[in-house]
Amino acid sequence: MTLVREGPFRFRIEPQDRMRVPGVVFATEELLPQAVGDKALEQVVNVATLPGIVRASYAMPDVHWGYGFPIGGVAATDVDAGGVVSPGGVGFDISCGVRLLAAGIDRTSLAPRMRALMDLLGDTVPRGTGRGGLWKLSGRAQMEKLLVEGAGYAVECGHGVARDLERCEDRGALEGADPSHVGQRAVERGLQQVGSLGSGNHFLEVQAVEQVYDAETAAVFGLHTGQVCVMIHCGSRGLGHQVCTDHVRVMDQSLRSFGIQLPDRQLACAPVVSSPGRGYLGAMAAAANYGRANRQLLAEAARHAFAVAAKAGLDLVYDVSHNTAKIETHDVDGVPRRLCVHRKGATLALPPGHPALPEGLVESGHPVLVPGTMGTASYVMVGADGNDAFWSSAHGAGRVWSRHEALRQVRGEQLRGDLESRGISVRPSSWRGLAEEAPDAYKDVDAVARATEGAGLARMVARLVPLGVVKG
DNA sequence: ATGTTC
Repeated sequence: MTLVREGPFRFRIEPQDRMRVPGVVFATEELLPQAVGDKALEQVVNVATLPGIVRASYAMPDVHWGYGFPIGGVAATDVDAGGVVSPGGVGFDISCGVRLLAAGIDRTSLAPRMRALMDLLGDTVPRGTGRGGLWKLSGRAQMEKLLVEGAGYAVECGHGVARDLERCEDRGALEGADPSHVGQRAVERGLQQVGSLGSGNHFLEVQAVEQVYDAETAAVFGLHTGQVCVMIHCGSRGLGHQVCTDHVRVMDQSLRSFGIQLPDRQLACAPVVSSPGRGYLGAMAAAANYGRANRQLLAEAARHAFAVAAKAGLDLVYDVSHNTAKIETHDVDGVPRRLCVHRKGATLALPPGHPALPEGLVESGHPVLVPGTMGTASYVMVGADGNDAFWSSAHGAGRVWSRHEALRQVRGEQLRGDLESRGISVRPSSWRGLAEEAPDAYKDVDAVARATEGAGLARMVARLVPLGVVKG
């Protein structure tokens, strides 16, 4: 494979063999070797062979190896020209995403109450594998309402305020959700988990705005230097995982009937307009809405803890999903086309003035939330003009060590001590889980943010630093 | 990511 530099933050993989489009990798010299080292670029090449793919197979600066598609990968297929949809292009954690809330308190005022706040959050935020959530649903009928209405159903049931929905991507519900394609096992796994973090890289952090790069946009987002924030990173738990598992199986079995040949079976897919394609997209949207309701419930738990322990409110800045496939219209070679845009570990990043932006954010552009790791910064960015990756951006730091390697290198108890000595409170779910998510297991999020801005994918608005971590 | 192997 040959990488050709196209610009200071952009590399190109020329089409070869069965690639239908080039690969485009957004990276710096410092990030690129890590991407090459972990097989992610082979996956960029594999994705470029998918039926109906247009423009390029893209890799964001935080790209790393994933199931079939790389995490940090973006691929769009032409719906009306045989384009496919692939569950591997969304990932197992459908609608995994980030929600940021701005507190009505600054870090200096919170400091004396921080211990009590973290204790309360640690006691009230459900987390870890399995276990229960904050909101027990009564059965399939209630679940179906949640799967169609997403965060809106949570608000309707008293878990939040109407304004929250104005600050959610898609107003909290992805269109086209079809619960009839969500199997009973997925529903059963989901009934007890609404309002829970899960495990892995999921977290709820108390953060502070350390630096503002763009005061005007920060003000539109409701952020200022010194302000306390809450960042929530989680997804669709067992329900989304089961939806992915079920539909990968269906598509794997239908590949032959569509005459699709793949370089990797994990790219299992079907035409968007086919029965398995439509079934998956309906189920995927439903699972996406579960993920959005999940974050809505966790935000309510954070609001309760802040009201009690910090005497402060929390306003939603934004809620974004970074694991989705969405039907969008984009110009391809000057012609508007309906595309199925897979964003797997990639965030929607609409530029200022885009007609799909929610009211109040039309002039600023779409908020891009880039969480780091528990010991490092997170970034608030905003969509920029000139983004040819279907208005997509990075979604986080990106792993460099496998979980196994992290466990070899790091002890959870030691890590907690290190973080506490740096003034970062930690409320872990398990020592093992903590060690697997050690900051050293990830790329440098500052470098990822610089590359994201340098590549023209999004602009920096603010840098947030962690004060306390509730770890999944 | 995941009732971390139906």
